Amino acid sequence: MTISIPRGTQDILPGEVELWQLIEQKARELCEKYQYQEIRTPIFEHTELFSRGVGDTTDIVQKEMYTFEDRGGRSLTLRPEGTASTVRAFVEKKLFGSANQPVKLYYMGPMFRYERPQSGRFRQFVQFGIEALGSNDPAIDAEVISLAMNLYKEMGLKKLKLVINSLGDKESRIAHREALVQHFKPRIHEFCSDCQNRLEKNPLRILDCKQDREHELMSTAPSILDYLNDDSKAYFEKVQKYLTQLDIPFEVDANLVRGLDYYNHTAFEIMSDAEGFGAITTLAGGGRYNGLVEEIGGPETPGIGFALSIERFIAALKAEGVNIEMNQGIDCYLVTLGEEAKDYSVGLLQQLRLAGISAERDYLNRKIKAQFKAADRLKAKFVAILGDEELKNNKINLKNMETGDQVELDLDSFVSTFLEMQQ
RNA sequence: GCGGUUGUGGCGAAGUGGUUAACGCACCAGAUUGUGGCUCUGGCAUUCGUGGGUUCGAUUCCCAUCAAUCGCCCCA
Repeated sequence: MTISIPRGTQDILPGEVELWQLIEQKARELCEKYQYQEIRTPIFEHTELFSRGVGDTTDIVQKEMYTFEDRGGRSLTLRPEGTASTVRAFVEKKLFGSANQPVKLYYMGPMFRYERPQSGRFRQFVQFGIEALGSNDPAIDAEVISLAMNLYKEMGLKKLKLVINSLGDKESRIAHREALVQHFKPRIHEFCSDCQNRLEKNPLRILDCKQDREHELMSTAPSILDYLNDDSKAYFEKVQKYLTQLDIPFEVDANLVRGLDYYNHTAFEIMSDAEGFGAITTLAGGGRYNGLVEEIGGPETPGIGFALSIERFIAALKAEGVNIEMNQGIDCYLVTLGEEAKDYSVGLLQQLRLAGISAERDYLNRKIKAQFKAADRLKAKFVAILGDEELKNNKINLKNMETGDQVELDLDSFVSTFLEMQQ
């Protein structure tokens, strides 16, 4: 038996990887414009970071972590998301004391969750995310959201839906939580077993339940928006005002609950409206996490960020049928005939490449016809033909593959002539 | 963790309880003696995910197992 790839992971092969590179490049360029700087943290961390940071009532921590013990008996976990690590580094490396505030960071790399793979869900997947630490200005909430939206738009996505909500501050959340428990408790036995568990642990999640969606208590449940205190309400209104100012359409969904415990105030998701997208339509998610930095052991520092998966990004591009032209083809394919010409081509190829020309030749001892076919497959713009005959006369033939025109050139000045022709 | 579907050459895909396992694409060779994209001819699976069972005989029937894929939960 041959060894196969582990479940939920994927090989990204040539032909596909170019799209990844393009998205990565766009993301980096956009971060440069928005002044977010890259941070690279380890792929694994102490397990405690995630159970404390992400929250141990979350599904991620309860059943999706890739946890293992190292030889020293330490419990380590492959990172399931990027915020906890970023905040850990922020605290440990004392970035809260950095001259530039707020601290604006981005990261890009693999994340791991032990789940059953299906469309849009992998065990190893790549997230791009940003974090802004140290500002409590609703304008930065809008900035974070706009960066995500602009990245999608720049790549050509149109069918996007931004959903936002406010989870309020601590005071608002406690009041709302209490109201929810009061609301559901008397009839909680009519709900699914998951919801019965949620009542004590995280009643907010009941609102998100797919099974009991139709239950009459759902529509009458107290909305977080009614429990926001004045500060929280004013903050949320400011965020909405800025989004409108930025021409970013959004929808307020009071039932939007994010899966991680650390969120408060602004929470948002960007979904795809494209037809033929899988059951999972969330492309990106994020929100504000005031309090997390303290939880990790740092000074009181507000924060907000988002994360998106490149896999889902690509799925959305495909679902929308966005056409991205890759594979430009090479500049010159060197066809050789005869032993001496073949030997000579080794140096000539080098000269072409060092002059900035993408060039290739045959390494399978193929006949001229097969060499031309190979050139065609590589979408070569030109084919240079060097036979022993040309070599003898110090000439080389150059054929334009699009027009079929062929000219004879001096071999000595071939590279510079080729460069001039490109002008 | 649970449920549906699928598993035949590099890819796509037909097929039958019984000799040599269609076809298409791709690839290779030749027609074309030093020139691609078109055409024609030929080549390319001791083997039907793996293991076991039924049978005189299984790729085809049964069981198990593994994998892929989609969905539930939940998320990126």
